[in-house]
Amino acid sequence: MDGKAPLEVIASSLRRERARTGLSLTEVAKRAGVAKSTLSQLESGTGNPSVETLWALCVALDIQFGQLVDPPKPRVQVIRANEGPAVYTEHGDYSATLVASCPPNTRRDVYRIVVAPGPGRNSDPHMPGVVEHVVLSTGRALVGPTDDPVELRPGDYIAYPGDLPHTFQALEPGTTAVLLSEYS
Amino acid sequence: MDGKAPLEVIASSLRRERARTGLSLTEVAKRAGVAKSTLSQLESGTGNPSVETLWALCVALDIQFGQLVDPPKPRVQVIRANEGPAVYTEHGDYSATLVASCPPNTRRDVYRIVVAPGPGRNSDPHMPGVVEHVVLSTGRALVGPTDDPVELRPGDYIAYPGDLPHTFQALEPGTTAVLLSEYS
DNA sequence: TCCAACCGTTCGACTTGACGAACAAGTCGC
DNA sequence: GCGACTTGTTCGTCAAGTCGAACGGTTGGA
Repeated sequence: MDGKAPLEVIASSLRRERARTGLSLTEVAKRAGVAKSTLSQLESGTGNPSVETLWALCVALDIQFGQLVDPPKPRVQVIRANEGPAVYTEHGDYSATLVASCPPNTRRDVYRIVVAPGPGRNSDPHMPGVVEHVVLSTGRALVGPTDDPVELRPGDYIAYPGDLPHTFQALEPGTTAVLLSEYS
Repeated sequence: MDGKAPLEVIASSLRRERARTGLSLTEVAKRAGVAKSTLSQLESGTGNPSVETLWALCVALDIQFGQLVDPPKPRVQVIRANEGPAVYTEHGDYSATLVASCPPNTRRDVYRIVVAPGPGRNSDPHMPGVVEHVVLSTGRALVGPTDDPVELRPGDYIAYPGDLPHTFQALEPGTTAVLLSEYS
């Protein structure tokens, strides 16, 4: 949600997505049920489309609604095992290192976590709509909703709602995992 | 992108998000710079807002644009180390198991990959806007753009554009990693 | 060459969304 | 009880988005 004018972003997105499908402006307008004059104006940045118009175009282009406003941007980035911002519990038996932060508008964080055996870490519910994915790298752990955790072994994967109380309890020394925290 | 009417979704989303902030309808309308009558109509499902109006409301409510139309849906899911759809190279020295597929509209896949030492796997460029994240679990590997790969050790993280040629070459037996493929 | 079919743009007419005022209802302090 | 302040709603007016028709431009076949 940057200060960029949404109309220009939508205009370029419409052109880009239409180019991706290889369809003509007339064809897309026909499929979406909107006048081609309207689509022409939108792609040129003129006008302020209504939701129904945009929705029809999204369906015709087979894309997500938010996909029209979020732009892309890539680059190579390396964070070594002992680098990156890390958070620890007071007992030092749990550490989470943020390796892929939100730049700045995506909706997911990737952590590498190291947990020592013990009572485990119980996390309070996060914001609604958060989903957490865990792939166990080494060791053995009890992961998932606090009231119904699952035992994971190396290579195992689990996903669970992050807006419910959940836990991560290591059962062996040297337990590490990759955690993907995904906002809706 | 289901067949649900977007106007109703937006109406309920606006009510929900405004309730989250605890602000009054009048206050939100004032902050967004829209008439409170307009906001009232939108929250009641009447009317077909323009992009600028919605955008102003998103800024006032401090939420993402797509957050108004995409509803939430979580659940617990476990895929064991030997389960899940897997793809192999012809030589069997590379396997990727999809653990978190796109359900069906999110923009990322999570793979657990196992690679044997050898010449490595060179991937052709994917669609534009794809970003790949790798966290090495065990072993040692050369990962990244084909013309400038990076040596990773357990716990190391790398991100690189997926729309450029890239490689994954294991340097030790038993090399495993978690791969997050993210579409823009 | 001519005609037809398509492309995307521009124009006027109609429809509709956004605005502000006036409205009923609820809350606080005197 | 009575103002003065909230809350969210409904109404009429004006501006703006949407539509369909007509436009100039390009391609392809008879």
